Amino acid sequence: MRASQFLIATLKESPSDAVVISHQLMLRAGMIRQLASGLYTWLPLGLKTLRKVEKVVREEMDAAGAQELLMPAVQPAELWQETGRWYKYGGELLRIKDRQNRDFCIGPTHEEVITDLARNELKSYRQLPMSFYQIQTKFRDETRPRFGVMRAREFLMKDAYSFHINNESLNDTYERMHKAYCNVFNRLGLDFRPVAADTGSIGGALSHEFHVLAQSGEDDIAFSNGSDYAANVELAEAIAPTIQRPAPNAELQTIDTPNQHTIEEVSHFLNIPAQQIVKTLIVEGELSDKEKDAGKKPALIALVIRGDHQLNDLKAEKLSGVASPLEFAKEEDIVAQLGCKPGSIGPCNLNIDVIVDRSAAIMADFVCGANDDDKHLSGVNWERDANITRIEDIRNVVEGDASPDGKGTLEIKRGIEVGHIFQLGTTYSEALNATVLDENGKSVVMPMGCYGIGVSRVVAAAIEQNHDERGIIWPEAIAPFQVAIVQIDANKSEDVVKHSEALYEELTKLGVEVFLDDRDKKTSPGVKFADAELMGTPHRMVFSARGLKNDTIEYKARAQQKEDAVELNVADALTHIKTALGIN
RNA sequence: CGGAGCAUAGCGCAGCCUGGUAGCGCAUCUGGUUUGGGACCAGAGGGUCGGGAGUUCGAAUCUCUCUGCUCCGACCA
Repeated sequence: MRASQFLIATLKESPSDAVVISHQLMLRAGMIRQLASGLYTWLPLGLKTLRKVEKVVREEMDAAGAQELLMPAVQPAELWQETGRWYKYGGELLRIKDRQNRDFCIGPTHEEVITDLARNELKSYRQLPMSFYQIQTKFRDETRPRFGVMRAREFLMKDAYSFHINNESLNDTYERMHKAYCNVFNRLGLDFRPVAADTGSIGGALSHEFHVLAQSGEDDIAFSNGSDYAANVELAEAIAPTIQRPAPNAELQTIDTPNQHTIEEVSHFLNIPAQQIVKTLIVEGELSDKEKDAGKKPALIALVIRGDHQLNDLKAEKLSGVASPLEFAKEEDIVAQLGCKPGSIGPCNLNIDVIVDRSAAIMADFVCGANDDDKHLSGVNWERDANITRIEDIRNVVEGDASPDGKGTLEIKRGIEVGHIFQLGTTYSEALNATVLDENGKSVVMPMGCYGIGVSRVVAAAIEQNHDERGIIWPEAIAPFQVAIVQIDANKSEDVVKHSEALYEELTKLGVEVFLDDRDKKTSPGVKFADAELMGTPHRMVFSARGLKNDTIEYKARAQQKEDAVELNVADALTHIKTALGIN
């Protein structure tokens, strides 16, 4: 591609509303432009990278035995009503009506459509297992789109679905997909980790997320330093402490703590560490639909964790008796039932269920709210002063916790979720009655797997992981251009044109994608260098009048420092770049 | 959905408080000089100051309202 014929939309300054580096650089390099909140145009440069990610994904999906198809983005409401998700999915599902006033949605995912296809087309266990995938635009009306294409409303996703005669077969395909995902992210040159994950609202049994490690990630991942255990923090179990609860030592005392409500305030006020304080959170109990319809108020439940720990909502809402999704009790209900405001609550003398975290349950002589405004208790001990209804794991793991597999301790890093695989089981196939006949002629509901990769998000994640102060440093596999050939003084030296064009022709013939910067003399060398670096082209060859006087050109890899550029004889240029590209 | 902020030329911003008819840098166009790290000189084009309503002799500026975008939080297969 010649620069003179290509849309170079680089920006010197970064638009003020871009806060993460990938968003800034994608705008600055001229890869994307925003149309509206969460909606982006992919410019020619950006699209080249997007297509390359697609290519890798496609090749690995094909290799894993999945067949590509393409489903509609617009889907009829009836299918979603059949699975119930029309009512459960919430505002993220963009619902539209056609001119006949029929309901449709813009697909945020395609379980319904693919399962509908499978129930119509798959008849026999002999056809199974079978996997399908597509690379397609999805729409999710995110409450808060942000970070450019990292969390856009419209985005490109590879979604795959597998159908099986039994769970063993599902397991096999799941493992195969797991492997295929590792291949994809390895080929893309990304530092990633597969981690055990929650199945979320999609349902199902087993699930792994694939995270690209980056500070700007929105998820916390827990890793063991003693094994390959890795899990999303929301899922990672905080295992029971091995130490016994110490015997009570202190007397129960009431302390005035005027206006000290948060753990931090109380800790500071009393000059004791947060680990010695207990945090009591009041949540709502579960109600049946009938009770809700009857207008019944939910019971209150106390959740108790150590002051320096954080409640894990997901763990809490899975407990029997606790409302799911988790709802914190309203202040007026707390005052009415417990006689004090939040901020002074503690587990002593409570007439509601008290669910205590494992770590909080081994505390002794601790401090907690007195259930009396602006008062706390010290020297509190379980059983002697406060009852425990149940002990459960309800907190987020923290760095230094023992690994749930018993090997090593946990570290926590930030990750960007770029892939997610699920064993769905029969959640959808049952709702849509997707069955085949087994070898006995009996009808069997097919267990399913589903496997997603956020293709457009991968592009942003790759930049988060590969950039410097000058711009993007593309991994070879997804660079929009592999080589940048920069002409300097082309108007002065015919040799510059002659030699650079010759190399351009040669490389193009070899199938190498070259960006030939043939912009006229108004474009100074500095501009050409800056653009090549901003756009992240892995290899750069500079043809200048100065160099060619000595029959040399310059080669520099994007990842190297400026000083590391090497001078090459013109005659060696092709061989050198071929070696750098790994071409024979 | 709760809280906050912003909206002035393609991009980044100033002007607003204290009302008098819009400016800077970059980018663009023309001419010239330059050419190994985002050049220089001279000139030029480009803005219903997000929309509407109001106050006023007069509104980018004050008031109301709508819309859009962003940030924090909640949410997130």
